[in-house]
Amino acid sequence: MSAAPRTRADAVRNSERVLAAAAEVLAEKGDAGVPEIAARAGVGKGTVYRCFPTKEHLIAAVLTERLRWFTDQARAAAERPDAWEAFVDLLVDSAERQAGDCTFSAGLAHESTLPEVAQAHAAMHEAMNALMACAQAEGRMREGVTSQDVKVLFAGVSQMLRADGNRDPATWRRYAELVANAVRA
Amino acid sequence: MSAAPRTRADAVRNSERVLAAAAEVLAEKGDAGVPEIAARAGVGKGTVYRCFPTKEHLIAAVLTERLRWFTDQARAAAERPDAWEAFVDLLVDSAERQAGDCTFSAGLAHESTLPEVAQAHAAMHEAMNALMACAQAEGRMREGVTSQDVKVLFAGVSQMLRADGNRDPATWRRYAELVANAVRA
Amino acid sequence: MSAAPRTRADAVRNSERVLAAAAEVLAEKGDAGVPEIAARAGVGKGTVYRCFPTKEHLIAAVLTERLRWFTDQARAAAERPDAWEAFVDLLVDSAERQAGDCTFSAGLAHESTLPEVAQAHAAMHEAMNALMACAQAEGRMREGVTSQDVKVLFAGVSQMLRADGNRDPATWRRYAELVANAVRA
Amino acid sequence: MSAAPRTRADAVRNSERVLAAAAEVLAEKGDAGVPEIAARAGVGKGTVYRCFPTKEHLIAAVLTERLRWFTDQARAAAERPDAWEAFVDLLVDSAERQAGDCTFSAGLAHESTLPEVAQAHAAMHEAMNALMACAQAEGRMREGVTSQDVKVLFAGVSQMLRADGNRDPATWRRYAELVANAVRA
DNA sequence: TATGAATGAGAATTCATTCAT
DNA sequence: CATGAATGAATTCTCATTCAT
Repeated sequence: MSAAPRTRADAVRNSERVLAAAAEVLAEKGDAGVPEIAARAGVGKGTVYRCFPTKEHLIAAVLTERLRWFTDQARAAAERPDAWEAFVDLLVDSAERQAGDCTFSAGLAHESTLPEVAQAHAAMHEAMNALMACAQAEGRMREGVTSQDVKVLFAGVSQMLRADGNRDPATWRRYAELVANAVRA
Repeated sequence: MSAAPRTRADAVRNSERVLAAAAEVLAEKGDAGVPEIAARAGVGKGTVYRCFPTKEHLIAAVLTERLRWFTDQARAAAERPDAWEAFVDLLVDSAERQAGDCTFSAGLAHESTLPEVAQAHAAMHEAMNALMACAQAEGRMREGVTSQDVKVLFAGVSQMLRADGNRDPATWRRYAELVANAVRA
Repeated sequence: MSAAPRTRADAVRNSERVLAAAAEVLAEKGDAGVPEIAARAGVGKGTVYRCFPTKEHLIAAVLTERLRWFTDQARAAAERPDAWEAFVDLLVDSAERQAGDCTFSAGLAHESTLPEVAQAHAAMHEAMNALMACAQAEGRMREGVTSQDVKVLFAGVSQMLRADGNRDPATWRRYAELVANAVRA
Repeated sequence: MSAAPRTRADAVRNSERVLAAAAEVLAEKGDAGVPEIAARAGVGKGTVYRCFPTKEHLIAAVLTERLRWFTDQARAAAERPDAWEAFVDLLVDSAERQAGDCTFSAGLAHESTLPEVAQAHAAMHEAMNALMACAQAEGRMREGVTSQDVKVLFAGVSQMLRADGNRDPATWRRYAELVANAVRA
């Protein structure tokens, strides 16, 4: 009875370890079997399935986490007075930090039937559109482009670089700048 | 010597059907098992392996075909006096025609150990770089960008649209224009 | 440390069942597909691959077991004062006990890249050569013959009898005596 | 109508080429697919199946041929006045000539439901038993051993050497002598 | 509750055999 | 007749998922 809280703490902890392990291995290899994720997390396969009903849910959780991280960055960027610079910095910083990590672009790209993913996407688009509206108001971003466009360009580029095995932050940065160019006024 | 094959009409036809089926299913799903390709082609699994020694060879054949088609377009474009417009048209036309078909962008993106694929890539880059050098000489394309950059942007965008299931040529065109923007002087 | 596995009782048991099933079917047919071995063991294919990383490893395990058994016999025989009789008894007993079972001769015959098999072979030859050296010292075994020669004769005969479907211990014994004759001084 | 003889000649010729090709490849590798045999014979797969209803029949034909060759040798040996020497020479010569060729020992070993194979075996045993009866009458061969015994020893040894990849005639000869020892009076 | 053993569908590939040309 | 294209069953092996312990 009174053991419940303790158990819950363990469960949460396991969940986090699994999530972290999955993020790690996905970032490195782009895909992985459940056994490898479980091994990295230091738990049994069964525990993975206790935490996440399906491999797809686990992947979705990883991607959603990244998406939320990006969404937070976008929200912070929208606070800045110089929206265009904030926008460019957002792309460049994100690119540099995610260099070689496919989980972020995969998160942007991921189509899923899971509602949590859909929500995360919606939130991201909302934040980005807010930021982009400011940049457009400044007259420095092309009219008509949306967060969807930036997502397509940015995630597309990221996936290509990932597929090439390119992990050089400078290269990732350069492509982020090209993407910014694409939507410059 | 000239008493070459006679019945091979069938074989050629089947080979083409397999290739077409593979292109079709790859365009739709980005990947597929041999049984599905065979079923779509209306042949047995064995026939697929008669036509192509390996699944990898089959995929490579599909991608290489697309790549060569694009290379031809790029070479033709390089003949035009207005290189920048030719470049933009190349992207836009390719995008429109390949709308919803991931085999082309997959061809651009594909890393393969097969020499035919490597050759097709090299030829494509040569043609594109020639065209882009002209556009740069005109002063209308940003210095320093290469066919590799365009490949990353264009193939990345294509793959994203594909993953979205977006098959609308107008959308594909619009993204091609954004990619052109990205490298505009 | 000591908190090792608990449930592994089942696993060990299954592993043994797989090994036994493989030995059985190999004894009967000389070769078998993994599905058949799995079916005989009453487990799924996957379980076979859980127990043994490869079909080759499974086969090797069966053969190595037989080889080690024979090696032990040979070592025990080498302790006896009457080396020649010990040698003959070794062949005869082995033949009688392995009547109709090709796994032993297959073990003798098997060429494998797996180190465990190579080791088992080396150990067997060492033991046999020790025994044979004694018999030669007694002047009752022909000079110049080696454990390799006995292996070729004995395993060859065993395989022939197996192929004939001959399971009569008396017949196997008789051939063992002929093999002994072949190397008698 | 009158074209019949010509056609027949072709057919016989093809049959022989297929047989020769099969013998060749079987001697080299111990087993082969129909496509390889057809290619070596310079004919299509269909032709192989025109000549032999089944792969098994083809193999049987190869083996039977070898068996008949050996039977002829045994018959010739039986004419000699010194039966024991003739017997030893038969084994030694056969071994030397067949070194590294598994088709002969395979022919000896082969169990088949095909009547032609059974007949060839019967003929071989008859010839060998005649020869061995003489050698036994000379008092130089152990009583009680039969052509079956020699077959088991000799074919067994041959198969072992084949499996080892041993193609050295001297080695094959040495084992033939050991086999002779095994049945010496 | 956590574990990892068990499962079985599915993937790529090979090959003996049939049959349209 | 000869050909070789087509077939599909069989093989080895992987992996997401379930369930007894």
